[in-house]
Amino acid sequence: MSRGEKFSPFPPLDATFTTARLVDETEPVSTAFFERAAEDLARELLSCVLIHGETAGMIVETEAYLGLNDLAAHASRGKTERTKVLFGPAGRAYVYFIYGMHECLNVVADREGEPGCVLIRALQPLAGVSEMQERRNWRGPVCGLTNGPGKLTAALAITRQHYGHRLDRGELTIRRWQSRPQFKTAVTPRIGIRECADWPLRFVWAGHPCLSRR
DNA sequence: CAATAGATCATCT
DNA sequence: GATGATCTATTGC
Repeated sequence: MSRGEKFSPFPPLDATFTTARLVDETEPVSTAFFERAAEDLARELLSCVLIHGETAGMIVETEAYLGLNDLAAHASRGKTERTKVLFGPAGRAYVYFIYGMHECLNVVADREGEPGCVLIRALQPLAGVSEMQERRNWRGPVCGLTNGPGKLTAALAITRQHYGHRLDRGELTIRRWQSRPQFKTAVTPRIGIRECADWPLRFVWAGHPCLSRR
């Protein structure tokens, strides 16, 4: 294992799965799983597995965006063509394009009409590592494939064509381990925003090597 | 190591 | 017309 990548609580950083085996060791989440406040969903999504095709990763960093009173949230400006999915049912994908270059994946939270969501900021790669390496043209450490919101969407080939797709089943899916791994959650302010910059709404698997930069 | 510049375009003013 | 929930390469100490 290379420098800066010793971490083993679960799963080992060099563990590789097929997505078929991942599906075997995990279970689907219900729509009800997503129907809660964004802060709560952001915590619960840590350690869950995101699967797309033959590629997959474990969620280790998230941020909650609360909706109308949270000026950092896209939904705070109201319902538009871009943000309309946030006002719909929970458990859908909100994918948006930013900086002329990157796609970011959010999970819609809350009940219908309440536009909370959770930004997925980092994954630990679990399946399809070589495919991710090709997509990202990345030769460095495995964690570098998915340790950022724009990086993980590129690695898993998630784009705006997934806008509005349900995540409890289907081609792009979130599942959870049959027994949840033990870890500590750390809370910090969110990254890269101007408004509400000190609100403690970023949640990370404490000490995990695949977190985004700071 | 830290700071910064450049890429690049959908979205909203 | 300006901005942005980012990333990479490059510069400078």
